[in-house]
Amino acid sequence: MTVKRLRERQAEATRELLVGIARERFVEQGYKATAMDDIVQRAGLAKGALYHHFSNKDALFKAVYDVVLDETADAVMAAALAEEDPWAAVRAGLSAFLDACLRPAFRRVVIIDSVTVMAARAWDSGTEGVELPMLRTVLTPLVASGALPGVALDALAHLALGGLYGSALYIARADDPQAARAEADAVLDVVLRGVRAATT
Amino acid sequence: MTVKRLRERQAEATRELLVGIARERFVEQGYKATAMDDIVQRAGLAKGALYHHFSNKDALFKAVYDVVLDETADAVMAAALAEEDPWAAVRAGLSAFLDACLRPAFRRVVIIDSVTVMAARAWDSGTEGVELPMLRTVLTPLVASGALPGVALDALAHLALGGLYGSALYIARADDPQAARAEADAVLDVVLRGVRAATT
DNA sequence: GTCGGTGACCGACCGTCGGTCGGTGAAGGA
DNA sequence: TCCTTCACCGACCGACGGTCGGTCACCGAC
Repeated sequence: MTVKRLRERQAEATRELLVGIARERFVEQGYKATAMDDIVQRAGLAKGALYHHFSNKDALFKAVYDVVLDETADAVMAAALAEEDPWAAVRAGLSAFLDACLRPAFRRVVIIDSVTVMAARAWDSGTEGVELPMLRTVLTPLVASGALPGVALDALAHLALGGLYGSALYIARADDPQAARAEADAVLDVVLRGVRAATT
Repeated sequence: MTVKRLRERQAEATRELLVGIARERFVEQGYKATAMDDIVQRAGLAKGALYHHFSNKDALFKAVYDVVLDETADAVMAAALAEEDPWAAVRAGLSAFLDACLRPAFRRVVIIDSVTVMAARAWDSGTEGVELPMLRTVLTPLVASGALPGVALDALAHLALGGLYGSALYIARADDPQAARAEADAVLDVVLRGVRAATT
């Protein structure tokens, strides 16, 4: 398996090249404004090559999305799992997430365009992304501990994810992302501390 | 002004017809899957007529969006302003908002597609919708009362709006919207009560 | 070595769809 | 009555996502 045939290595390289160029374009111009022809031209390839590797534009975007998201998911999960206390874990995870929002690639691809591109699919088929399961993992100990009586895990996860995205958008749109990040942090703290105080 | 020329009335009727048809199509198929030609054909008009009234597809969607949103905004504001206590006002407003999420038109146009269509514009120019000002109005008394020290109004509004959208999405995707609505309500209650208890 | 199969890649072509533009006929003021 | 205005027409355009038959280097089999 480590020894790959020439063809195989070449194909993989081409695929990665395509993803790299696509990522650059998607981050810079957004999904809709990026043309497949443009990507192909910059990669020095023909259209057929692109469609040989990716069934359509959405699939290409998904590949970029996965890469960008993975870069963040690891950090978030690590930050959360490093904490013993469930509340501290939630706080650490959220903090790591907000950190990620400072990166242009994450903001544009994951916060803005992913909804545009993948909402339709999620709407029709029940497919869901990676963030929701991630949040569930972090929130499960909280709900299981009985700290939040009468709260459905999924309903909470959705509200929390939405709140995070709202904060992310606030940071993304701000003239001074760093300052906005601090403000969002403060708000998060108040909400978290409030809920915690009222239920334990 | 009340007496309108024939031409004027006819034009207005045409415009409303287009918005009506467009709304029907957008709600049923979503933004991307709806073709301008289809709208025009169903309206029994020519393409030029559509583009005489709306500069492009986004503008047409915006018109539909405004109508659908207004139907809700009034209810939300009324519910919120009917309450004396700021906390009760917030709770009532949120409740009215979740009610609106049970309506297909609101779910599809405002919750799902509006992000798709209008995010790009909001990203480039700082244009913002109607929801954010609405939330600010409701939240201002809270922040002004000093109940939430160190909290920036805008940061809070963004987080709250995001949380609401998350809950809305949860309701929209659920097999049983009514039950999901109740769950979302419970979560909202816990969060609100928590924050309130911790800060007053 | 050579030969046949495989598959990565090519690039001309297509259908769709958003958007344009010169025209037309009725409304309505002078 | 004439002339301007404008809502509306519909053929046309160009961009873009996606297709498909073809090509040629690679690779395993004999």
